Amino acid sequence: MKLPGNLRFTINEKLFLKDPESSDLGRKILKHSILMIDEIGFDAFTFKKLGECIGSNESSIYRYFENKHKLLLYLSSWYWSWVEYRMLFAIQNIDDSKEKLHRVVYEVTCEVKDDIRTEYIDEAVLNRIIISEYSKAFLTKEVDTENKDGFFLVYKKVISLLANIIAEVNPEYPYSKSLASSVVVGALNQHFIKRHFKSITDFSEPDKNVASFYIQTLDKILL
Amino acid sequence: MKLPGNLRFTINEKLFLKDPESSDLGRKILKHSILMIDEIGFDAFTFKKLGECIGSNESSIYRYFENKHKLLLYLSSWYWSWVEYRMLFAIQNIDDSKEKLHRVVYEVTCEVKDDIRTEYIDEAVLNRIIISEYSKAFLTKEVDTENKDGFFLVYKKVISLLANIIAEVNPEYPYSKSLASSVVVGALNQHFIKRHFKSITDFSEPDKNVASFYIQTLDKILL
DNA sequence: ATATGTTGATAGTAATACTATTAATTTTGA
DNA sequence: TCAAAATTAATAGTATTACTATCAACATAT
Repeated sequence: MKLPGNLRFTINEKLFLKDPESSDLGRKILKHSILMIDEIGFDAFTFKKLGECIGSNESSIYRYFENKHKLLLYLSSWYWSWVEYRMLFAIQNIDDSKEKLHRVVYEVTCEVKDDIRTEYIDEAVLNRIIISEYSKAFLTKEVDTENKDGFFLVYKKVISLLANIIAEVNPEYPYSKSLASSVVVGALNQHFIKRHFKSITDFSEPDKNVASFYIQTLDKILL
Repeated sequence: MKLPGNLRFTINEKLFLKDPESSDLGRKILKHSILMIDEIGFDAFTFKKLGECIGSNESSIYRYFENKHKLLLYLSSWYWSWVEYRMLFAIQNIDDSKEKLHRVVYEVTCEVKDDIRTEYIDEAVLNRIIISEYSKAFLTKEVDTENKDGFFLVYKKVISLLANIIAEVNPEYPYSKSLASSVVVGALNQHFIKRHFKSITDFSEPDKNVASFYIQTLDKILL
């Protein structure tokens, strides 16, 4: 029996000025920024609006995060850490490479549900944010310096984890890394398309879903 | 022998206030917005800066485009029209489905070079913009209304064209549309990763490239 | 010669993305 | 338990952005 609220991840310290998990206000910022970004979108989201929503002040939020971009990077790092955790958990004590691949791919491509072990973070909502906003976190002119600062490390770790299992299933396959990144980014995009560009997806049909598409696809590519 | 500057596409009229191809200033706006967005990024790009750069006035640019988002949609529509044109050209008079697939996938995933038939548009630069900025064009809260207005039609047409050829190669394959969208989006992403996140790509190696990765992958999936 | 359309220049507004300062409140720890 | 330290709230202020409005200058077309 696990207690809720006991799941925590270490986040790159350069992403925040003061640890938001260390205070009530900080946790409120995390919780409600997720809800608010989901509701009005990252572009319309401001610290002023967030302050009003949580009954706090704009300037107080600036003491936790330099700007909303850093906050998005923080939330993203948190998300990918959580995904990595689930991936590692899913392959614990599994020896068969192919089975490992299936489980890991499932974790990284499936529909996300709230994880009750985390009190102030709703993973289902956070997943929607990642789908709609994550690419904005790296599609910037600062990507190279921020990459050097390690802001995308967890994301790349998730992809590398998948790439290693791909290489384990078929050591001759020459594109394990590119294939892994295709799956991770592709899955996010498929979930987006499924909601907004229905004419270019097959997932409207009830018996088809993103996870099984990727599992079947990988089996064919690596056979 | 083709004359340069004779390649034109019809763009959704809701994307502009005054046809930029109809005047000197308009063509300057197209040419230099592409160069400027590539240089400083779409986020830092403003009509004021563009005005200064082309020796014109901010307010004059607003007479052509409502805002920079519409300009990005215009440039994107232009780009996808150009890609569609190349795809159709590449499969002219080809009967073999598999050969058609290879050629079409090549067109949609390869490195882009400037097309000299277009005077004021540098496709190589425009391609970089699409790689770095296109997803920002649809990752917005307005995506559904803008989709109804047909702002993403050409993009979806490119994907549908590929999906149809996939279905032609293997009529039993159940995910032709999702696979097609995976390839189109995936290729953009692979080009980005190749430049910025080298640790999760295999394309650093000289004998590997995005186009052949996708061609080989599709062959395996559809066999 | 006059009407029309295009562009340029200037001004102005509301919102954004912050920074700085000071006051009020809470926490802590000696 | 009282004082010091830390945290938060409130307010003000700045530069930039993303526009809109107005009017003058100029070219063109009839």
